[in-house]
Amino acid sequence: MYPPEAFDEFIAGDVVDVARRLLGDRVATDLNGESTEVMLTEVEAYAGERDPASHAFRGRTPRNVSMFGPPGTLYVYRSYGIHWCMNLVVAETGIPYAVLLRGGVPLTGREVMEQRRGRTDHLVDGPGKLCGALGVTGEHDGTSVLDGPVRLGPGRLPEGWQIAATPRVGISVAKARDWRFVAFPPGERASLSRL
DNA sequence: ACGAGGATGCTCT
DNA sequence: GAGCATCCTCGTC
Repeated sequence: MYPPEAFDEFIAGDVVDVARRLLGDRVATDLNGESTEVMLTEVEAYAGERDPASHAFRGRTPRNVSMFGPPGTLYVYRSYGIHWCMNLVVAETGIPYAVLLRGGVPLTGREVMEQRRGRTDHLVDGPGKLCGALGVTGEHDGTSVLDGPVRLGPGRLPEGWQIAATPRVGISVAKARDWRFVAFPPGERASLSRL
């Protein structure tokens, strides 16, 4: 887990750069005595009030208040009435810059993830799936990854892994910005469905 | 591998 | 009341 001062240093700079640097970092949960951890491999940057695709583009609303909290705060929202999606706030208090955590690879607690997801494949390759596997729900909205049940730790991508930048997924505005970042292992071509 | 369609509930206009 | 920062299943090829 990041110590607060190390996290402040980590998030210095533009939200887009911070998003890219999050690849390889670890997200871990401890819920009901069950531990899970993933390495992040897919993220998207959302630049708050200067980004038409951000939930905070039109300012503070009841839903997005946690995006205006201190860096390290989680913004968890319901997607399509069914799934949960989580964002990490990466700017100073009052600046709703956030990174949508979209996917990763399981590191520990795979069996727990399989049980939560009700299947043994495609456990964490999507924002709703990631929250499902890690057990993240609306209860965690507003909690901090620096001291909460959902934590963030530093990490590195394995040797040889590459990063692709692409447009963000599922949005209807600001489609031209390559603010989605995907990490993939050597030899594996980033397939069209991932791009 | 890929595409279509349905489920589902909350948020904001 | 429209529109989602999605996922799954089932149909094709």
